[in-house]
Amino acid sequence: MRRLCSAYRGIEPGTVQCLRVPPPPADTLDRVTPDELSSAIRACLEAAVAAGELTVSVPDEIRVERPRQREHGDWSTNIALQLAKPAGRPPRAVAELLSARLVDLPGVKSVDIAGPGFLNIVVDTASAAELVRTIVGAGTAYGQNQQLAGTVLNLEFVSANPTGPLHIGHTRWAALGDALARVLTASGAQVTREYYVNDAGAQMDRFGGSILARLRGTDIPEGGYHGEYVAELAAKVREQRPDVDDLPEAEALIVAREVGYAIQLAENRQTLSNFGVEFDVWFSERTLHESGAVEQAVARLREQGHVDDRDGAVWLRTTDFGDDKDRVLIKADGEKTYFAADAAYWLSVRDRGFPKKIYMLGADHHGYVQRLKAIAACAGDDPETSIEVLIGQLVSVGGARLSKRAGNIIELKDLVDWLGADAVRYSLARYPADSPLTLDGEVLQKKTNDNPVFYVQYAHARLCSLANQAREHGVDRSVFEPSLLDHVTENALIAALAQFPAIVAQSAELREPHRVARHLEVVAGAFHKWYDECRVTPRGDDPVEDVHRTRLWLAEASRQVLANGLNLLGVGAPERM
RNA sequence: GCGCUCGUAGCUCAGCGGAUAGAGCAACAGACUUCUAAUCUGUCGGUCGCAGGUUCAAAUCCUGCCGGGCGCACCA
Repeated sequence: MRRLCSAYRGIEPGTVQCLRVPPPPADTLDRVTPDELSSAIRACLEAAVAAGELTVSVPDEIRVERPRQREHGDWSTNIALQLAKPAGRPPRAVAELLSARLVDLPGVKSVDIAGPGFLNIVVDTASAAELVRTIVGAGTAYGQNQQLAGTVLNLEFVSANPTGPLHIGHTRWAALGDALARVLTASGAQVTREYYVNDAGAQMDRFGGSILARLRGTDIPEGGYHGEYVAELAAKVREQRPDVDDLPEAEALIVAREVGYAIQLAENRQTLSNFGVEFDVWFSERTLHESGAVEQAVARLREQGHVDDRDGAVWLRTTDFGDDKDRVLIKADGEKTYFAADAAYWLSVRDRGFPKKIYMLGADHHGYVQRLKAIAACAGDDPETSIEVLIGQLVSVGGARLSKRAGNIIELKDLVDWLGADAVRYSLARYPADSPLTLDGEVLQKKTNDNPVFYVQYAHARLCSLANQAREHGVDRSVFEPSLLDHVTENALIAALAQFPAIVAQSAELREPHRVARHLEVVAGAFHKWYDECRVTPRGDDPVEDVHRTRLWLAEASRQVLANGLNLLGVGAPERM
């Protein structure tokens, strides 16, 4: 398919590690986190079922949440409400069964049944705080999980045409897609970031024609590109090929197209790289045509019985698999369509060993979803499992839509120059892809604190500074006494840190990296409040005590979580600001 | 016309089956001799587009309507 003005995004080098410490068995809890409570509740449920006290199938997921109201305990679950009906018991009765077992767990201080049947759990301070040591020990690995272990997938994003610069529309996918790749990787998936380059077909000729027109001072051809960048490309083409002016029209056109293409692609690649986005594979559409892969694909699909010859054209019967209408593979004039290349591309993805491909497309391409799935179905693959299409709303700026052919586009390059890659990446990665997003060009240029990236980065920088201060004043981590972390702000901060791995796993599963950003804001907020209330370095000449040493552990754990989270978003974690 | 998608505070947006709907910005009032005030505390601000339905429980799921965006080529 051809991507005109939508954008995708890319992935980034920075790698995220994947490794995870398995939670201890429920009966040997030495620290208590929501993940572990979830497992423990499952064990309690299974025990209740085994004891014949309850007859239900234990659900796959038992959600343990941090309640909004502090009075509702450290963690709560609505599992009793959910199981009431299938178990044929009143919710409070189910809750009581669970409650009786949960209170006996080490680290659990109390369990209350509230309202219609919520279980509100209060955790022993030291058991909750024990997590801090775990985080510091895990370092950059904290947050990694094996939720998607064994998953191999090909993630395609950005894939902007090489006929012009990357603009703000592509930027959203670049930021989100790369973050998604990192989050997936952190959850154990094996991800290949791929960029499909539409470098074949009439659009490329129009591109070449537009450059040539600039070179010769003639009118831009119908359907050509008018942006000022075309003139700049023309100048660069002339620089590389001074002979272009003397060549006959047909040859000059090819030179303009090919040299312009090379320049533009290299530039876009550099722009993405500067944005922190690196692709593993740059897949050229041309290679599909040149290698005969397109013909082979048509033949292969024909063998599988899904190709018809009608009206002089060759059709793929995509309507067999939910598409609105059949699609032409080879036109009556013998020309292969983009759709044919798309089909060949899918087969290439399969042949290269990917059982699954995720496409990130702009809303202007949602019409492609059915036919992409139909291709897979025609090829004998199960579209439900092998193809996943994430549709994102287009970003608009000041109400104006962006078109590559109109002049006034905001380029990714310029955005980064104004705000820095971190601010741009973060401000795009903190919204779900399907959220309609309106960026105000005025605000964007202002570099105000509107942007929460500063809030999160500042928390990290503040923690680094705090650690330096602590060291200078003789506070070290020679002692860790978790029961001393008993301030309300410490309870809240530790809870936020404890949720991080589950947030990462959830972001990966739902393909919603923005959840990481939102949670980092929670962590940063909890930290700033803690900072305001609890000191790591003693005031004045006050002696250094174990509480200070222990708090330094919490500071390091907090810093680690912020750094790990920012890394998942491809955003820097500055040591000072 | 058909299809997809979105509609939450003045603005930009979270939340997407649970307990009094949240944040930032904006507005107003406070907190810096002490680890970075890019911070913190408080106040103000909402018929979660409208109407039905499912449920013990709906902003969240279903249906219809209204409104915005996008898509419906032997184009790329």
